[in-house]
Amino acid sequence: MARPKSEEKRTLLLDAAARVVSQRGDSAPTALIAKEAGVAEGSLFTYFRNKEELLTELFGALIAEAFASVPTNFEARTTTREKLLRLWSSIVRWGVSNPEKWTTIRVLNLSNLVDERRRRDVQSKGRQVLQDRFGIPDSPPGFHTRVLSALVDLTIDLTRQRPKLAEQYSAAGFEALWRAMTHG
Amino acid sequence: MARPKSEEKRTLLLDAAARVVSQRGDSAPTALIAKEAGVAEGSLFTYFRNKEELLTELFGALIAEAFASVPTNFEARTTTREKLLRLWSSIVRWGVSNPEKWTTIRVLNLSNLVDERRRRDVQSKGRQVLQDRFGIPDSPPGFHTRVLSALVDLTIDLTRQRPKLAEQYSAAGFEALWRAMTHG
Amino acid sequence: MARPKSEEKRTLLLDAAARVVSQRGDSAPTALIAKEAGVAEGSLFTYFRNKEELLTELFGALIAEAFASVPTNFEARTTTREKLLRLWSSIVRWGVSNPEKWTTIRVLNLSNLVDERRRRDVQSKGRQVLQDRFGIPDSPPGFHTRVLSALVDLTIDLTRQRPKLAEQYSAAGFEALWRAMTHG
Amino acid sequence: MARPKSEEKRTLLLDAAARVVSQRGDSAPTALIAKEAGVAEGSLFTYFRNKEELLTELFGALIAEAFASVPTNFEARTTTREKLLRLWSSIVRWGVSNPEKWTTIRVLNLSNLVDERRRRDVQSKGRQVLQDRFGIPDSPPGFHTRVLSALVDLTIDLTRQRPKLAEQYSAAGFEALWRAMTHG
DNA sequence: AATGAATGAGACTTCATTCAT
DNA sequence: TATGAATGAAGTCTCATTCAT
Repeated sequence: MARPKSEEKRTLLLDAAARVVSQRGDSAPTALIAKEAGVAEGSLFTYFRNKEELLTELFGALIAEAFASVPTNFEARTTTREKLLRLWSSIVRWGVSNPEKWTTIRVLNLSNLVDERRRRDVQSKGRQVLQDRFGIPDSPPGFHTRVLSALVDLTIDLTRQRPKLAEQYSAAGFEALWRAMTHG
Repeated sequence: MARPKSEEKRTLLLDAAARVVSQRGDSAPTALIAKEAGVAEGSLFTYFRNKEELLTELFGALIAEAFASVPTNFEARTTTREKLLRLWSSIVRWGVSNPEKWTTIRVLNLSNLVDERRRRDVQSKGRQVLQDRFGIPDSPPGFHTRVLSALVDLTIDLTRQRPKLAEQYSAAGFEALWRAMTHG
Repeated sequence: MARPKSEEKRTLLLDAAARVVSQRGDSAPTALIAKEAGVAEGSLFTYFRNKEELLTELFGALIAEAFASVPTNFEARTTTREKLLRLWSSIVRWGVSNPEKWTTIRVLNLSNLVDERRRRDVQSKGRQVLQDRFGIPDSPPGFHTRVLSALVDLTIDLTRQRPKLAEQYSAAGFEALWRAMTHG
Repeated sequence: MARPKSEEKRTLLLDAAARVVSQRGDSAPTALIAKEAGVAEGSLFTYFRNKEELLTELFGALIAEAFASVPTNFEARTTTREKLLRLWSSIVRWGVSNPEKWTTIRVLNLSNLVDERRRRDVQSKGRQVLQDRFGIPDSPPGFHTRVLSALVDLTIDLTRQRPKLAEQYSAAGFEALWRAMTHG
């Protein structure tokens, strides 16, 4: 992990990448990303071996950021529903206030340029959190994480299309989530 | 009157595009698509003005195909749940048995190369069907269609990862859908 | 000279070519020319072996047309100046009233797609006419024809830029021609 | 600061372009130009945004070069005719000794790929010089510049066809010019 | 003879990556 | 380490010409 000097420049590049990818997709030119970051074209490649690595790192970083403010410690007798609601609100709020980053996550989630392993890691980590911290059993496998991320996704997207209905979308989304998770 | 522009070749091209895009994303080379269709590079452009038109048409065609076998006429006293289940099964079945096409739909749904209007048309048509044929009110706007397509998507995806759990995924998915749509 | 059937279609094609080339240069697509002529793409090649032949023929035809109405028989004691003036007026008038055709002549005059021999033929024929009918000696060789065509060209061009000054340009042009031809 | 964008390479490209365009017209492939300049295909586009810019710059550069050695300062009592003769000789000499460049000027003068504004700029600058430095009034507008360039053009062209008559052509050309400019 | 679909060479341009400075 | 010019493979699209109908 012998990182090159400026951690700041790395961050600048990731930020720029998020912005540019949200608008031009995963075919956004590295040159443009570098420029947007105020960094030389070639420098990008001292921070990331190649475009794939850049996008893979970006994917990880964005997911991490989206989940950074999710509360994970709760008072003993917080109900599951309450916990889930806090999780839900936290992510939706992040997505709505970081539209470009959210779009980029969506794009990278389907991109061939993001390392498949990394994508799997993220998912399996998500499952674990859901199970350990929120008490949602992973059954059938992967289902609940996927439902969560799908509902979050569509809620954010719809909210961006009609910001005035934010509350309604969020409520409907959460209700759907809650019911999906407590079925049977 | 010379050779008529064969409808068959158009279909060949569209099929090839679906296959190639599922693996290489929307940056799949037109040359490869043409080759895969057994057609000269240039011929592609006698059927589609440019790549954008090709992908836009492909998107429309795939959506149409996915919904082609959805039942829309029901006996008078079929319950809403029963109707929805038939809808659900039909689409999920299609997606599972046409994995490449399904993947392509997902890709095109985010692609900058698909005409935005077409995408909107498809969505609004979906809403109408849900409302008129299945009695699902469009409230909050767009929500139910999106939930449907999100759940279908994830169900198909998970099923492909673990085909043996197909039944469980489909059941869980449908249950989630049903609950989401009948909340409140 | 076993010409294909419709002499009319051939003319249609030449006319269309003149129009199209005036706007798109010698790289104008044959398909566009055909379309403009109301003829099928492929039919063009039953009238002209290839694009080169089409443009070469077009060049010849336009030159012929430009000179078609030039008076060549004069009363016995018409002065040389008078004769020249009639020549001059005739061509300039044609050029001004056939702007597209004139532009096309200019383009083809420099085009690699016009057979060099044809171009030479045209010039040498011009020289002969000047010498035989107008009594202008060809000395130094080629000079007078070239001066004539250059002055006609620029007169027409300037006139098209400022139609109101037509008279002045024509007068100045002819005066220059006359003096150039009677020097020494 | 990495390699500076070498002025030399730019010149190499321009020179190569002049050569190639003189032979293949404005449809000369950029790839060929690059190759001829000893540069990679892509490099051309670090010096010129696209082919249009390349050809427009080339046009400007060639005109500048053609006029570079034209004398503009004269002793007080140099006659107008003497001044004009020096102008004439200078340009004709340049054209005869740079045949490819001259041809290229002719081609670009009609090319759709040269920015129209640039072409106008060149012309209007020409008029000004003629008026200010050589005392030739611009009346009727544009006429004298056009006569000059037309006569230069044909003189060079004829000289190239029969180099032995260089003197005669130049003399005849200049005489025509002089008379055209001092008429009436 | 007429049509226009089919072909594939080739045009312009972009871009990830390398490397001289 | 930083820079950005250099590279050439690869991409989309055009077009003269052929040929099945």
